[in-house]
Amino acid sequence: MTLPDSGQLAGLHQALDQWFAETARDLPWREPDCSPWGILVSEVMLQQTPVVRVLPVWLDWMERWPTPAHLADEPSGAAVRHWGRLGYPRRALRLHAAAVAMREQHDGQVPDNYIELLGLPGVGNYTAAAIAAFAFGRRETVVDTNIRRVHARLISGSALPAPALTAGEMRLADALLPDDRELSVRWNASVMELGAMVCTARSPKCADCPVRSSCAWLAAGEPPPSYVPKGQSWHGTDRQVRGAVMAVLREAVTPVPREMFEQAPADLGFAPSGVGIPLAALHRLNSAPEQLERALAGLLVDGLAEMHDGGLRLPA
DNA sequence: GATCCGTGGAT
DNA sequence: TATCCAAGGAT
Repeated sequence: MTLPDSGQLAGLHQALDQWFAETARDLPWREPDCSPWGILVSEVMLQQTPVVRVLPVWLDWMERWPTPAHLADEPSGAAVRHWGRLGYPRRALRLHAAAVAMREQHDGQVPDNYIELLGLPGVGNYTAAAIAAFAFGRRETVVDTNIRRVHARLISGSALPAPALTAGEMRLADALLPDDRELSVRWNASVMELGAMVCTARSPKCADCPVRSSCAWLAAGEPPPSYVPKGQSWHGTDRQVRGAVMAVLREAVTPVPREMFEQAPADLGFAPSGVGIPLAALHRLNSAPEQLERALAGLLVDGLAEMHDGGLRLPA
């Protein structure tokens, strides 16, 4: 790996800055009038979730809960319900907890610095830096999966970053970050955008890349990854069962009796209100009783569900 | 540091 | 059809 000298680095900064100005997507959380709260919500929703799926839910949330206090005034189950099918519903729970924390400890405002942001539920290393940079214009070392991949190819000459974030990657990101505060904010956004739109994990569009002439990976002849990413299993897992149960709870207007999860409604002699389809999907999984038990217990422990009147419901 | 935690579009 | 993988965080 060869670090660019200061002149080369300035060239990279300039090239990506221009590329971003010309081609970046118009996303509502990038609008100048978007509130810090809107940016915070977008960052949490975007964790492990593509932009196209986030957009409609984010718009709904902003209309429904325009400030942290609006969300904090609701039961946490409302956040989970309106999270819809974004996935990882714990994020909704933590977003609600973060809203409560902001109301109780930050005068209802989104904290404007990395340290305090990091103290919010569901806000980790990446998200704290991203909010500090994009909502408050701070110079932060933002490192997400896109930025890691761009750095790996452009500077390190490897096809993919290491399986887990390393200290070396953070040092590299520090070294590449423009000294100028405003430029550093745009640099973070543009490297991320490049990774999302051009320097993608599979079949990168190198012909469209504004810095392809500087790319160490291209110069090395596009060597293949040095390891095989291990896939996320899904079928037959507890996660799949949890997901199916959550789909039922999101649709339910009243608590869903326990037996309903184990037995078809028809066999119980009555139909549930509005949960027919997700309930059928759950039953189609035909999971073992102990697996269903684990899933339900896990959801209760995590606070994604609660018992009420002998049934299960989202926290009210 | 390894695991767990959802979902669905793309390939 | 099966696998990949997306603006990670918490434990």
